[in-house]
Formats: sequence, C-alpha cells, structure tokens
Amino acid sequence: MGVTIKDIAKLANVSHTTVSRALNNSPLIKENTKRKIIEIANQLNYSPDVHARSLVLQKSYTIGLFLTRLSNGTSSSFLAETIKGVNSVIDENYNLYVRGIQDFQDFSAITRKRFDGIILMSQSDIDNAFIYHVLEKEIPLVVLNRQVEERSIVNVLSNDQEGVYEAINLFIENGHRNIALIEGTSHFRSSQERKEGYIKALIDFKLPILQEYMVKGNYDMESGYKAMKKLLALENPPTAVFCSNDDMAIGAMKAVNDAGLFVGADFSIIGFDDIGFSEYTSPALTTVKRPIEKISMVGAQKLLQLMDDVIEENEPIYLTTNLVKRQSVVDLNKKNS
Amino acid sequence: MGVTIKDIAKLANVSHTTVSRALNNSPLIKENTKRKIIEIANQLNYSPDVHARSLVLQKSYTIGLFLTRLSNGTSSSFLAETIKGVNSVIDENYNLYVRGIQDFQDFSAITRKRFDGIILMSQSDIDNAFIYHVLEKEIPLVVLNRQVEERSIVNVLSNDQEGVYEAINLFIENGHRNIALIEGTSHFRSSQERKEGYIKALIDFKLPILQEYMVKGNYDMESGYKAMKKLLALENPPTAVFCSNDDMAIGAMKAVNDAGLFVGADFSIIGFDDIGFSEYTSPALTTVKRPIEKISMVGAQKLLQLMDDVIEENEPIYLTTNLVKRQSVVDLNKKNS
DNA sequence: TTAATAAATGTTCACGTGTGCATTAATTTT
DNA sequence: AAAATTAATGCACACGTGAACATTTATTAA
Repeated sequence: MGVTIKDIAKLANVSHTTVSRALNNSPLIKENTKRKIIEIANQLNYSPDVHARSLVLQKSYTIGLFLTRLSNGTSSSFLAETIKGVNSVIDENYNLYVRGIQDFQDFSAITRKRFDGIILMSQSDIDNAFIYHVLEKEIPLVVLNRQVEERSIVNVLSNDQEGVYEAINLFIENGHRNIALIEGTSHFRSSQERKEGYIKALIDFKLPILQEYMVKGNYDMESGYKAMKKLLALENPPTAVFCSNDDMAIGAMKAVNDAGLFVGADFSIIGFDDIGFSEYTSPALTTVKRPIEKISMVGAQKLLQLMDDVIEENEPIYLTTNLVKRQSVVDLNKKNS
Repeated sequence: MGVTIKDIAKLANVSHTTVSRALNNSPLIKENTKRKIIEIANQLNYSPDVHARSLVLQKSYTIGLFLTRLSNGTSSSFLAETIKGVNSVIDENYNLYVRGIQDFQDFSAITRKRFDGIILMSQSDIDNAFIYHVLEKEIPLVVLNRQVEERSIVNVLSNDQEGVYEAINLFIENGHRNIALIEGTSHFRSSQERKEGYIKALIDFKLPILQEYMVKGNYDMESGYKAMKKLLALENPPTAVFCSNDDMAIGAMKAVNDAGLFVGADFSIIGFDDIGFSEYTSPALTTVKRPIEKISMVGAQKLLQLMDDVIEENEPIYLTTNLVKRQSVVDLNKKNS
C-alpha cells in the first residue's frame, strides 16, 4: 500500500540508505543520483512515514495547544483567536493539536516524545497540575495569559490590572463616582487581576469600596445580564459599570435596555477584551483591548525558539492592553453643565 | 530517559513480550504476573511510545479536523463551535489535529498513516482538491456543512435553503413585500444555498426579484454594515432584510441605527446561524438557527463508525434549521391597522 | 506415573527510517 | 602508473512495540 524508501531503492538500483540520504538532501550523494531518486520518489508519490521517522529521530513534529477547557467558560472568540494566532506562526511541517486540559483524566499521554513543545493558554490555576507535569517531563513549555511563579517557564501575558485601572480612570474623568464591577469566573486568575485593578483605582482616587458594587459573574453573557439586573435594583445604583469581559458587557447592556435606559445616554459601561462585536453594539462599546491573538503569536514564536536554542531569558513578557474609546460612556461633566 | 517495556521486563524477570501483553491486558498472561508488571510500570511511570506503536500497528490515533481556512471568512463562533462539537465526541485516546486547508502548499503530508480519519468542515468548493486527495489516499472522510456529489462520502449538513425560505415566509406573514438579501462570500456554497432559498420564496409568493435588493457581502460585520448602507440609500428601500449570517446582521443593525431608524420598530432584519450574541443585541435578533455544534458532533460520531465498521449508508444527513423568533421583525399588519 | 493437553512465557522478526562504520569507486598526488 | 586521498554508496543495526511461532511449564486424562 504505502511506498517506502526500499521500493524506491529497488527501482533506482541503490540501497535504501542512499535513498534516505538523497531525499534528505545529504551532501554525501552525487547530484546525479539525487535527481534520479527524487524523480522516482515523485513518480511513486512517496511520502515518508512520520511514525518511523519520529521513532528514530525522537521528534514528533507536533505542538500541543492546550486551553483550560474548550467549552464552558471559554468564549468562542477567545478560543478562535488563540488558535488563529498560534496557527499563523506554526508552519506546515508541524502538527497542531488542540485540546482542553479538563478533558483529560490523567496526563500519562502527555510525554516528551509526543510533543516537541506545548503552548498553554491558561485561564485558571487549576491547571497548575498540568504545568508541573509538563515541567517534569521536560517538554518545552510556554504559558500564556496567566502569570506563573516558576521562573523557568516562558510566560506571555497582558497587564490586565493596568488596563482596568485605565478604564476606571476614564469613568472618573467623565465625572462618575458610583462605579460598579461585574466580576469574571471566581477561580480564574484573570478575574482577580481585573478586580485588583478596579480596587486599586478606587483607592487611588479616594472612592469608597462597596461590597454591593462588586457582583460576581462567570464571563458569559447571561451572567452579565443578571449581574446588571442586581445592580440596577440597588437602592443607590451605580452610574457606571466595568465588566470583566465584553461578553458580560453585552449582557449588561441588554439589561440596561430592558430597564428602559439607554447606554451611552443614561448609563455607562466599559468592557474588556475588544471582541469583534464590541464595535457593532448599540452604542459601540468602550472596552479594554486585550491582544489575545498577539499573545498567542508571540507565545508560539517563543516556543519555537525554546525548542531550538533553549533560550533562558525567562522574564515574563507583558503585552499592553489598550483602551478603545467608543460610545458607551456618558460624560457627566457635560451633561450637568 | 524514556522508560521502555524492556526496562520493565528486566525488573520483572520476564521477556518484553510478556510485558507488552500484560499491559495490553492479553488473556494469555497469568493474573499474577500481570499485576506485578502493571505495578512496576506504574512505579516507573511508564507510558508507551506512540510512534513505535503507531509504526507497528499502522494506526495513528489521530483525527484531523480541517476547515477551509482558519482566518478570513471563518467567524470565531463558527470555528469554536466546530471544535467544541468534535472535541466532545472524540475521546482522550485520540489526538485532535486542527488546521486550515488554505495553509497547505500541497497535500503530501496528508497520508493514511498520519490520520486514522478526517473531518472536513467545508465552506467552499475550493477544497474539492483536498477531498479528492483524501479519497485517493483512502482515508475515512466525513464532510460537514456542504453537499458533495461523491456518494461514497459521509455527508452531514443543514438544509439552509429551507431555513431561509422559512425566514422570508415570516417576513411575508408580517406584511413585508420589499424584502432584500445580503449575501455571503461569493464562492462559498452556503451563500448560494441561502440565496436560492430567498429567490425560491419570492417566486412562490409571487414577489418580484430585484437585482438591487441583492447585495453582496463576505460574512463579516463590516460587510453587513456597508451592504445595509447601500440598501438604505436606494430610491425605494426595502422594509425587511435577510442577512446570510448573524455577523452581517449585526453590522446591518448598526447601519440602521446610524441612519436614525430602529430595528424592530421601523425596520426588520433576520439573520442566520444563531450565534450566542443574537439573543443579546438590541433588539434581540430573529434568526435561523444552524446547528453547527450538532453537525460537528454527528459528523465525528459518523467518522468513528466509519473507521470501525466501514458503514456504507452514504445518504447525506440533514439536520434541520430552526427559526428563532425574537424582536427584530416588525409586524406591518398591526402597525398599519 | 506417564502421556496428552492446555496454559504461560520466550524467541525472533517486522514496521520504515536514519546513522556509524565499512567498502568500493573516483580523483588527485607523486 | 602506482599510491594516497577523497567521494560515493552499501551494510548492519537501532528506535520501541506487537505478533506469529516455538518452547517451556502446569494441568488434566489415562
């Protein structure tokens, strides 16, 4: 069924070794025979057996892209941008495997032989166990999106705290004092980071920190909707709300509309991520752009380097967030004048 | 570095064959020795070399999930739902390989040895070349989302035409007569299917087919926005627009808003797909739900069957679309009475 | 107890590729 | 032209696993 180098060898009247060398463009082989062998190989439509090659070379030509999970709590745009980013960097010769960590019963299948390198888009510290496993197996590893204490790991992430701080700052500049927060999934590190940015800003600007202004969500639209309902039902509702991601912001906008209010006129909202839809909501959503695709690209590049040179500049790489101002924030200064 | 069955064999004082059989739970081995061997294997943290195993068993434990492309023209939700659907069916023992066909220079790397089976989420007939290649290599293949003439291929898709027909029907029931269409990417089969549904409905209800009411888009939000601008600028603009996917519908809604009109009050829009956001637009978007995740799940299940039994019931499997009525369609009958 | 049978384990080879070393062919040097 | 050197190719083995066949050990039948 499958054509092997031995078949080619017979036809070319040489040993399989010569064929192997010729196809790998070894300088040991005469140009003449090289050409002849390559021609025969093409004619027979030969393609090497990856498993045999991997077995002898101890290399799998496979890169594993892992996320904490693929469903529940991972938004579509997040997943898609991650894959697109990595995919754009990894060339055709490499295989790209995508899986959720939570789908694994145990990690025995994650071995050095199987993966030349691993990229982890980490959303929660529940995948620390995975990280330790990968480290123990000495597989080159890049962790994205979440700070990891191990200094030996290449770490690429965005500075969420600063991004949120900037967002709250914008609210304050526009005259807001009653600023609420809708939080992300509780055990996700990103949720905590963003909450800290919120609190830090409030402290710096000497605003009170109110428990009732911090409502839990889980990063999906429905939770944003519900959280906003709660906020609107308060005795002293906020005038502005920061949502820990855009999905929840969109849910929140819906809740505001349902209450007969207009975002951008009566109520202010800022989101986080800048997913594609943010530009097309009504009104367009002001949000903190998080460069997920960029993070994935940089991470993939770093992994390729790591697999080659074993570089050891293990400083975490921070990519900056970017406040994208659109129409969902009311300027109270103007309004009251 | 890596523990092999030979290492285990030495420690257990047996041959490597016995170890191999014990770990594969062969009935030939005494329970006693089995237990002993398994214990040693666990202790050494043994895990088999996939490449060696694949080489001898001629099986890769790898399933390839291919899309026409990963970027440009593939929306995030589409990509994400496809992966989630397949992932939920394929168990831990299989590797899931994800790539865009357009990323390949040639298909020499797509071999029977490398993939036990392939799922193609096909968006365009430009991947026919890929399909033929896979067929020629005799790799089990399931094509999703696009009808393929080859009867030997397992084919799972939704009946887009009917879905669109139903949508246009809803417009007409609500008193609309000037109904426009925003088309998807021109060479995508889905674009044509949906356009045919639109035209068929107009013919059946004896409405005129106007060129100026059929505007080209490319499935992204911006193209929907621009297309709607064009429609609104017409001398005799439509009262209702069917958009070939939700992304464009969201862009279109934005254009309507920008023109000072209100969707659901002055203007009617229906989309296609029912992506997560559709429920949260203002007003909530009426749309034709396309079961992408379901299609992917069914396709993956079919592939697993195909890999085992070589089933040959090659009837295309149609999953029905579902009109989800929300608030983006105006009832002109009520309005005028 | 011995022969016949069944159960358990071992020997050897195959899968397809790449590489160290040996060998042969071609070229250069003297 | 013969010797020394270099270029080109072949031989044999390794990678880790699984399976057909051979062999040994345990069990049952006579």
